[in-house]
Amino acid sequence: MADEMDEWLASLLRLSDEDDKMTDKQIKIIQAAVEIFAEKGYAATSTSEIAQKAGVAEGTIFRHYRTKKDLLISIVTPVMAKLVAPFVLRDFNKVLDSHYEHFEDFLRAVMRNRLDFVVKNAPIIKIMLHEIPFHPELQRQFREKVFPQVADRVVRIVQRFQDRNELVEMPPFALLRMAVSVMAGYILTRSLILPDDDWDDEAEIERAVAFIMHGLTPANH
Amino acid sequence: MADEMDEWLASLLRLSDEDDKMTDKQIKIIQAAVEIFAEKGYAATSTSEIAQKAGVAEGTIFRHYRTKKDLLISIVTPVMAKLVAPFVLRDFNKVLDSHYEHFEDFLRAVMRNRLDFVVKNAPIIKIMLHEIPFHPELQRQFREKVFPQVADRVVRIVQRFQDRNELVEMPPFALLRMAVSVMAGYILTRSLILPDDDWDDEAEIERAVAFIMHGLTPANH
Amino acid sequence: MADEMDEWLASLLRLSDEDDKMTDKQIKIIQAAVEIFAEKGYAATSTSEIAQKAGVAEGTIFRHYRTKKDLLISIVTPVMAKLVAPFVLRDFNKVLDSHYEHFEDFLRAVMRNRLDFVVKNAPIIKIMLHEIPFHPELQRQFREKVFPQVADRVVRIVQRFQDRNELVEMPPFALLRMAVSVMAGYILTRSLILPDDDWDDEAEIERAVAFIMHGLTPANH
Amino acid sequence: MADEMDEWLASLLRLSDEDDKMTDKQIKIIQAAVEIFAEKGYAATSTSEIAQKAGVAEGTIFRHYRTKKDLLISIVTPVMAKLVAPFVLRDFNKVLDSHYEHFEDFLRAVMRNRLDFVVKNAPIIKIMLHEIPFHPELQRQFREKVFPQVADRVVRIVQRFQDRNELVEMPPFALLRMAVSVMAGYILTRSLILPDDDWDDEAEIERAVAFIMHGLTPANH
DNA sequence: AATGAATGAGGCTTCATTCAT
DNA sequence: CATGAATGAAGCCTCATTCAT
Repeated sequence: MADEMDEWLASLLRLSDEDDKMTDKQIKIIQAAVEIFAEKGYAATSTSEIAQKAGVAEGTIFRHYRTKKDLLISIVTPVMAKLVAPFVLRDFNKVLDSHYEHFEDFLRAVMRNRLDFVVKNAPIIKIMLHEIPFHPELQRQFREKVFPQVADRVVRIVQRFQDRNELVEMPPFALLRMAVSVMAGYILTRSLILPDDDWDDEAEIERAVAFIMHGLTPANH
Repeated sequence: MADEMDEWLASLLRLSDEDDKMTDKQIKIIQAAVEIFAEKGYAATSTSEIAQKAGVAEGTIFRHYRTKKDLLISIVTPVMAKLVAPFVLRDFNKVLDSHYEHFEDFLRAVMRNRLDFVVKNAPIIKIMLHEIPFHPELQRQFREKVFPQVADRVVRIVQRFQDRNELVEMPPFALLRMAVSVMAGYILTRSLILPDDDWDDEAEIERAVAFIMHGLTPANH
Repeated sequence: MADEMDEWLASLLRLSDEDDKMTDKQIKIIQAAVEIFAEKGYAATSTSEIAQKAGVAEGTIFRHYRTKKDLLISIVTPVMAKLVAPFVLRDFNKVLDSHYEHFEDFLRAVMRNRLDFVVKNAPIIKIMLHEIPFHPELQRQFREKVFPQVADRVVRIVQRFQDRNELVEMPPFALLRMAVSVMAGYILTRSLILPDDDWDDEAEIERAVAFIMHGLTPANH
Repeated sequence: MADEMDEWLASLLRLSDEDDKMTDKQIKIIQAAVEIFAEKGYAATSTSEIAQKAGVAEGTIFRHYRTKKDLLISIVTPVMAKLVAPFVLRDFNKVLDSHYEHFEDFLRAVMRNRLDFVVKNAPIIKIMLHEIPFHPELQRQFREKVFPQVADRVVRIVQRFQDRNELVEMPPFALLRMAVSVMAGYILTRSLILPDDDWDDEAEIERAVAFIMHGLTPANH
């Protein structure tokens, strides 16, 4: 347990320096694996294919990652960490208090930030979404490390705005689910489903925020 | 092409009589495959495992489905057809006109109906979502048969309500994406992600519809 | 446990009909494996080599034996059973009483019989001797099934002859160890170590029995 | 050939100074290899495992021993040499003449001495017994260097005692085989097969010598 | 002398598919 | 129609050995 937590924290702290301490070949292995896992899925990807694309011998993969699944986890774990990163900054609440006067400012900031993150890590996000259901180890990471970290903090924010009567009364989780659905609906469509379409991110973000805040009923209705 | 289209139409027409013309063994094969594909993913499932769970010999699978991929497609294709079914009923527009005075009535009806459908076909929906990205054949079906059939029709409905000033002005696709995100967010959470939680479907549907129509801003704000 | 015992008994009962119920290919696999295991040792033998010598596809081996170790155990287990067979015949004691008036008659009979058996199964005996130290499963079989079955019975015989003052007083186990050493020394030399030398089995058996009974001191000394 | 012979002689001459001229790492490699070879067998042992247990890098093993088989031979060769050592002392015959009035004195001395040696070198003896059948190089060493050296000398001793009518007339080799079987039967049981049992070596040696000399027939029979 | 990353051949095993029964 | 033994390609992984540092 302690070890796992350490590793987890380590990967969090290593947020800035990507590919830290990785050998040249290791980086090429990861890059190749990400590319092919995203394209064909983990189970349908062979280690020999990864080796070939990475330009290394197949045995080299197993010097760095004990098993193929280890390789998968080494790819997904860091982006899970980065997924929660903005929410676990030490002075997250302070930042919030000072920065976001209204809930929609918060929404806008989060959506912008996470859209940027997903676009930059689209292939790994795709891998993560596809493989979490099939790998208990990844589920555990998500259930224990990602979800509570984010949910707890955001629920508190929602409640604060509900107390100020800026948001409707409703179980915070339901409220969040709907707001997140809207944002995720755009982020995933734009980065994973139809990445080749032309998108006006700023306009869409504004639209999403407005929709979340005011719904589809026209003002003069 | 003609053949495929025929098959597609056939599966559409076969909507009512499930498992029509299927031998007993064939049904057991499909049932076993659905169960294991959903649990472990298509690529990680072996035909021998399916045969074992279905209680048939390995060879029997290949008597009915030429390849393992054929089996997958035979599973996913009919639910794709049923996914669009309510939108391609011959007198869809008439039904709409007569039944739904307001957009939110339409939303409610669709959400109730599709939630019911997804809950009943959860494993196959899960398979579909996971495998579409990796199988061009399934992508084609979705892109050519499912999406346009539904989108065209629903866009027209949205436009009608926009003309009546019941819905805000906005590109119908964006409007739809957001509304669908909210509904899908609930439907998938409830049926695939956390199916074991207790859910009050009616309440959640009302909440979702209200959210879509009026957003999160309180009335007295 | 019950299963294992059943299997064990089954292999005992199957003593007469060798290769019972085995397919043609299965027999060829076993024959090839015995030959190569004996020649190069289990660990240094590859399954592809076995397949080649057996004239089957490598996959065929694994249809019949789940693992390479299973194959080894399937080879060694039956000869372990046959090793004890003469000692666990239902009316072993009766046979003894009626047949062998003197201990040396018993020795002669056993040595003749087991020499014959080892000569006929030399390669598997060699495999067994080499692999028992490295495979706990085989050790267990020997310790639980072979050794006690034989030792208990033979100790009783020794004691009977000691009671009649036909054998010196001495812990039966020590007495047995020495007598067995002499017999095994010949049997193994003759069948495994120098099988190509010319051996006069009858003369050597007589010599061994005389040695065991009277030692090396000349009568007139 | 010359080289090999030199090496052989060298290892013989090096009898007294164990691990002579070996670097610290070399000693640790040999120790680790002996331990693991004895435990799992040569073929089932990996060089990486040896390196790890020895606390050296994998490459270091190959700096000292060109191949894994070289390592095996470097381990087995010296104990083969020591196995014959007592029989090739320069004044072996003189020693014999002066020391052992009776054959049983000789037996006792040899058995005591070799038991001691085997107990002290049990793991290597085990390796030797297991690997000789699979490595022509080791067979050659045994057949050419060990066996004749010992056999020739001991046969002469036996003949001397036969001439004195202290031993029965019989081909010296057969006589030796039986005597050696009894001694080896104890030595191997005590040191390799059941080393954890309690053994009274002196009593067992006496018993073995008495058995060899007088057999199992009671004096008063 | 020592290291350990890199190699690629080869090991065991699984798998989708075929075919004689 | 159904079976299941047989196949051999391919998958994941290990290993002895090499070589630049």
